[in-house]
Amino acid sequence: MHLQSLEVFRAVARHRTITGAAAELRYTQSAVSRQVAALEAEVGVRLFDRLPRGVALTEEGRSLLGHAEAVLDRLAAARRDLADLRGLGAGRVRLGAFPTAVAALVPRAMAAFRSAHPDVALTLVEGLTPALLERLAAGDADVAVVSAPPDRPLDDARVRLRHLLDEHLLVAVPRGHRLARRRVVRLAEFADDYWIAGSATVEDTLLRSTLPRGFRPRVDIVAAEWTGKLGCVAAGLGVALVPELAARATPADLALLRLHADDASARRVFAATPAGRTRSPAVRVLLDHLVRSAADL
Amino acid sequence: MHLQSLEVFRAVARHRTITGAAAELRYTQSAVSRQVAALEAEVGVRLFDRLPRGVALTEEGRSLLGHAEAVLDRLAAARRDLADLRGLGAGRVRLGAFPTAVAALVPRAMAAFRSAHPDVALTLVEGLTPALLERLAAGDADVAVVSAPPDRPLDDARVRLRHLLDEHLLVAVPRGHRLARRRVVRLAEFADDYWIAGSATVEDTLLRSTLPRGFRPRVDIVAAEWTGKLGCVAAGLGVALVPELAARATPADLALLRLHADDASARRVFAATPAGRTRSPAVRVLLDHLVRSAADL
DNA sequence: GCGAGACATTCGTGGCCGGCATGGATGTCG
DNA sequence: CGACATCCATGCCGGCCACGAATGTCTCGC
Repeated sequence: MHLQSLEVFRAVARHRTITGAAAELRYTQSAVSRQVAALEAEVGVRLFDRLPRGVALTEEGRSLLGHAEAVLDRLAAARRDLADLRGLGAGRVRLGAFPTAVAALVPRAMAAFRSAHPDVALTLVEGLTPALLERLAAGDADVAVVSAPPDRPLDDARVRLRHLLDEHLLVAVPRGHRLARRRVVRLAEFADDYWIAGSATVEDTLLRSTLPRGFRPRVDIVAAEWTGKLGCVAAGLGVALVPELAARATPADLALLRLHADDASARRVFAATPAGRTRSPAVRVLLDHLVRSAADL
Repeated sequence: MHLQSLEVFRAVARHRTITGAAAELRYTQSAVSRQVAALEAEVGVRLFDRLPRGVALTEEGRSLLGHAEAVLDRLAAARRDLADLRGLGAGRVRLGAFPTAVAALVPRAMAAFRSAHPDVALTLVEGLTPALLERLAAGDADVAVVSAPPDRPLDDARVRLRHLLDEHLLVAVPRGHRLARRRVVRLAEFADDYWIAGSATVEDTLLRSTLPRGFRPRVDIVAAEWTGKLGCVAAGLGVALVPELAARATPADLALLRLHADDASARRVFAATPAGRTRSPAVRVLLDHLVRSAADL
């Protein structure tokens, strides 16, 4: 059964005339006549009674008409949806991001995207880079904001990376700290300070791995949450390492000092999409928003 | 857009492999590959990502898949409905009948039809013959049980008639009436009886028109309803004319006598269907039930 | 490094579906 | 009552499309 036959059938049913339907469809009368005949032969029943002044639906024709209209309407809906998808009037993007990216970078990009394309369903899942790459490969996510330590670049062939920014490490110190006015500091200058660590969280491990050899911080306070950690710093209990992306969440009563490049090289941050998969327009636009958001940070 | 393309698309989406879908559909791989490519070209977006080990739906593909499945399912439903219609598993028949036919003939046929084909929607409208013929011509009814006086045969070219029965006139008399034991009577024998008439109802007019000239019944009771009319007869207040079809509604305490053919010729009863219109299987079966019901009456 | 598996592409051909023209049936009007 | 108009059916033919077969290309796995 051909869709065109159904369209012809619907037109004939509406016009109650083969000739009229042919005119509407820009066909000749003979073409429509044979279309109807073919459709009737295919379904094995008469769909129209031939009257002297046109045609009239039979009971079977009435039955088929309902279905034909439903089918054609649904098809129109499909076309509309595809057009919407192309024009970002619909669709879905599943975004993943590592935790500190969710502090400022990702929410800004999401907000900008949402206000520009409110009809695209945009979801976010927080996770660590390896898990996010798995999600991408499994098709459970469309975009992932991931990070790579400088010494071990991401070389996952399954994903395609778009560089967003290089994240530096900051040191959070209380406003009254002796180094609070400096812009760039060396780790060695903190040899006598107490450090407030992030416990055994993976962020902590990650940060630790970027530190230069030979630096052994004195740690006696472990705070898992950023708020607690920075609260301790503000209270003068010590200093703490803060990734640049999380800097937006720091209160005003402490200072953030950039570490010298030799002490902690930058962590690279990318937006990853599945390699070899076409990126929907929505995904492409979201990537652009991420890049812009990273530049404005 | 071709339906076949949608089927191919669905199969490929299910198999996640063009080759596999081709095997299921009994096509060559190349055919399916080009079908997919053509569909993608038509909608203007990529529906599948080509992976080394098969294909994967894109966002647009997922969108289309839902519609495609809906369309194909609806089409299957259409085919099922048409098959049901042929097998009397569905459909609709709108029946019309003149009032006295609804007394026994039509209800019996309807009951038989309904028990045989419970899934066919059968409706009944009571009306007079001219109105029923109008309904038929207008397409508002599928079958009409109509009657024709013997002297003025139905010659409406718009309908096709199937003869059901010839209806004779009966005379209802009380059980104790002097003629109660007779089977056939002449009107002249009732010259001294009082008649109970049906008022100005159309049935009465119709009956009166079939009576022979020269017979002037003595009427002093007019009862519109059959129950009242026959109640009067049973009470010995007089006699009444009863059309054969209404005879089933008569109580047991009165006798029904057939009139001699010379006094009142039979009224012909037909089942009418629109001329030139194909009769659905359900209509044909209903006609058969009407014929059988008329024969058994 | 080679074979297996998957998709893409090219080429030739048969079938299907248009338009064109004609025929048949029916209703209408002078 | 005959000519005309209207509408549907059908025979014929040409073009286009889609299929099959074969080949090319890429990737993965052994």
